[in-house]
Amino acid sequence: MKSQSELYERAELLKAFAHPVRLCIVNRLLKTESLNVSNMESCLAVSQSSISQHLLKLKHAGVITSRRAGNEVHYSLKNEEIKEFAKSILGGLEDD
Amino acid sequence: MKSQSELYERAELLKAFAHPVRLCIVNRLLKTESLNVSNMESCLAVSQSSISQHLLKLKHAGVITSRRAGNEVHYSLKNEEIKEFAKSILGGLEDD
DNA sequence: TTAGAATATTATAATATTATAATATTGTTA
DNA sequence: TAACAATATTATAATATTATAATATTCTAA
Repeated sequence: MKSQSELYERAELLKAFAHPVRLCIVNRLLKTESLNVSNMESCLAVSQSSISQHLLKLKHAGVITSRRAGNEVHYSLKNEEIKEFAKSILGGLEDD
Repeated sequence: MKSQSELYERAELLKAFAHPVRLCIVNRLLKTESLNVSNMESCLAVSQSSISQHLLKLKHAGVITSRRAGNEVHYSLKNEEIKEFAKSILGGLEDD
């Protein structure tokens, strides 16, 4: 981790995580493997539209993938690497 | 990591890291223990004013501390916990 | 005590992010 | 196929972030 483009890329990835609703979504996906949009609407009490838009951001950042299952769309963390990264971001760090 | 306020706090912390210039600063502080502002101006070619403002954000987020040494101000990562967190954020995660 | 170096602050314009509301799409089932 | 459920898209207004330029502060040294 050093070059200019690496720093830009990593910053983009971090921006995807740097929002309470998206953190909430990621946190749930860490625990449940796969969720549909309705399941996430209770994340900090957010509208369906808002969830969709946050999911799109996570998808663009390469954090999640989706697959349609009939009426619903199931989202999950993209791969093991992302899961580990998500864990390290959500865990650790007590209050000073 | 779960409650609403925890998610908000963690998101705030992540926002502090989610910028290429601030990542560059943090990356250097991981390697050098302490730096003054002039030392950081080469971080992605940024002006002195801009560096100062980014440093302020990192300070407000509890990422860095500063101490004056005569003419200069030396910045460093706040504590061991932050250092570990910074490492996990800057390391790992190859390109899929 | 004044000049100069290092850093901070302020104002501002440009851009990005966010939440909301309205509407559209996709798939299922009666 | 019409109604409905689940999700996505679009537009928009409010807010936040960013870079830049100008100015101010703080400290040192002559």
